[in-house]
Amino acid sequence: MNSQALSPPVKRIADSTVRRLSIYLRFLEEFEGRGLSTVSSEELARRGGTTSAQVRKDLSFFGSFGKRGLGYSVPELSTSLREILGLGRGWRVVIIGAGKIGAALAQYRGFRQRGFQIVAAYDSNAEKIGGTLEGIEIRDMHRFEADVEKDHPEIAVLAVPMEHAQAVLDRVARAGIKAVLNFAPVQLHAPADMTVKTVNMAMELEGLTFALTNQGV
Amino acid sequence: MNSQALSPPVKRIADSTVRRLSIYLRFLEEFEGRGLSTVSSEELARRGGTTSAQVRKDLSFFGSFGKRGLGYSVPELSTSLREILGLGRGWRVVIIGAGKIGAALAQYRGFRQRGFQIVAAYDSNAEKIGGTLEGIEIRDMHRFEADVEKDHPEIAVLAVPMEHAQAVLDRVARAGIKAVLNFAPVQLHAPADMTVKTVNMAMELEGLTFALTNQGV
DNA sequence: GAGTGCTTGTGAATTCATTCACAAAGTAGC
DNA sequence: GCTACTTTGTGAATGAATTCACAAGCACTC
Ligand SMILES: NC(=O)c1ccc[n+]([C@@H]2O[C@H](COP(=O)([O-])OP(=O)(O)OC[C@H]3O[C@@H](n4cnc5c(N)ncnc54)[C@H](O)[C@@H]3O)[C@@H](O)[C@H]2O)c1
Ligand SMILES: NC(=O)c1ccc[n+]([C@@H]2O[C@H](COP(=O)([O-])OP(=O)(O)OC[C@H]3O[C@@H](n4cnc5c(N)ncnc54)[C@H](O)[C@@H]3O)[C@@H](O)[C@H]2O)c1
Repeated sequence: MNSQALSPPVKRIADSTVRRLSIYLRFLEEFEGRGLSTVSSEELARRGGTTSAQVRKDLSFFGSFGKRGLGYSVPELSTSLREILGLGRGWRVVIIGAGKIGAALAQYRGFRQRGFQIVAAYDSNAEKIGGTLEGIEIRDMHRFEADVEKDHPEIAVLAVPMEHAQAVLDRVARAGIKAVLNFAPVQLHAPADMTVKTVNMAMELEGLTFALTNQGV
Repeated sequence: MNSQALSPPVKRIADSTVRRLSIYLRFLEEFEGRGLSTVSSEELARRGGTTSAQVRKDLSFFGSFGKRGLGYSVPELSTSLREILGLGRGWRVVIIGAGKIGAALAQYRGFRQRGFQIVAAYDSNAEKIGGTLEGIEIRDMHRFEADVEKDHPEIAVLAVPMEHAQAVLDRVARAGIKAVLNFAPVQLHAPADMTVKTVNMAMELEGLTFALTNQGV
């Protein structure tokens, strides 16, 4: 098989696989920084807390990237993973809800580093509109639909109070944005052609307290 | 079977099950607020984006909570789920890293509401030490081990730069804390008796860009 | 108190994900 | 060019999670 041409993913790829690809990419970038030229599936697995067979299987869904007896070329695999994950290009992001979480995200360097450009923030509170969030303009939520037509953001970050999250999601969907990162601790219902990922800290915390009460000493 | 006595979980409970229990609890609390007295597995499933069989299976790991022909008593099931998830009591939490994310978390009402009490924040930056984060004292990281001996926090939230995350985790582990919520975008290696949950926003975003590039139009 | 309708609880069947295990393909040394 | 050694890529085997499907239980009516 050819390591250049990315096979189009033939069957649906599991979420767990995609998350692991992200993890591998992070290590590869670290290795790249240290000037290492090759890495084995064994080494990637050790760092990522999985098995070498898992690493090879994950990659095999997209093609053949390694050299038997040698491992994977660090720069080549990095490039391939970035391409697979859609990081080979820039993405325009809007933040909706210029509160505490919105502010933390606006200044987060990790986003810009990976090609996510925050084009605007939106809020419905008159006191916030017109101000800036770490240099990003806070716009009136009334302008949202009109702005989307102009700016064509691909991703919306939802950082509004949970009571408003579903209503805002509906607006985002109608405006034609197909990807949402949601911070409100609610299950959102979205059209089938939209992808919504929810970061639910309360849920993670409850995972911890469950472990503490059930597996704990 | 008896709906009062919680069966101790006989076999290891899947993470996915615990996350869904959190979701169900959230709806139950909403129903409780609206004064509804019973709910069916079908209704819970519809709201939570799963199937009724899944809801019943999830609950069955812990006992028998429903009445055939009728459904589940909202207040009883809420109480049981809170107990299962370890929310029947308070938890002491420390935040390590009084930066942007630490500040957003410190003021987050969702924590207190669920019985998580933030007892202190820690930082290594002399300019921050002695100040407060939303009313919570920012202490010198040097005091950390001594304070843990006194305060016995059960949960640590890690909000330090990624370069320091593993070193701080090691300190947390040595101090005897067994549960960590990590916000640094790195895979952490922890002792087996410790539970670490990582909230990795970059990874979620990459899940979105993967979907946009591969499932997209 | 028998009949009807609804909903749970749970084995069995199925689907999905991970791990095993090994042939194939490469490197390196001589 | 042959041998020894390493590591990939992938079918087959195993294991885990979800869905199916239905007997059993309860409420309500007549
Ligand atoms: N702060 C945290 O650490 C934290 C943690 C986890 C989850 N969350 C969730 O993130 C969300 C935001 O939290 P926060 O702490 O930043 O709250 P916040 O109150 O600081 O910010 C919310 C912002 O949204 C704006 N807003 C309200 N309704 C709006 C609408 N319809 N359209 C546009 N903007 C609107 C408000 O004016 C406000 O500026 C909440 O759902 C919260 O549960 C926060
Ligand atoms: N800001 C975001 O929206 C965001 C999003 C996702 C992930 N993160 C991650 O969260 C972490 C914190 O991000 P932030 O934006 O709050 O950064 P920040 O720079 O605002 O805060 C980090 C804080 O940690 C302190 N610190 C550094 N080393 C320490 C140590 N050894 N012990 C104790 N304290 C120490 C610093 O003094 C600083 O106050 C980072 O790992 C970041 O990648 C942040």
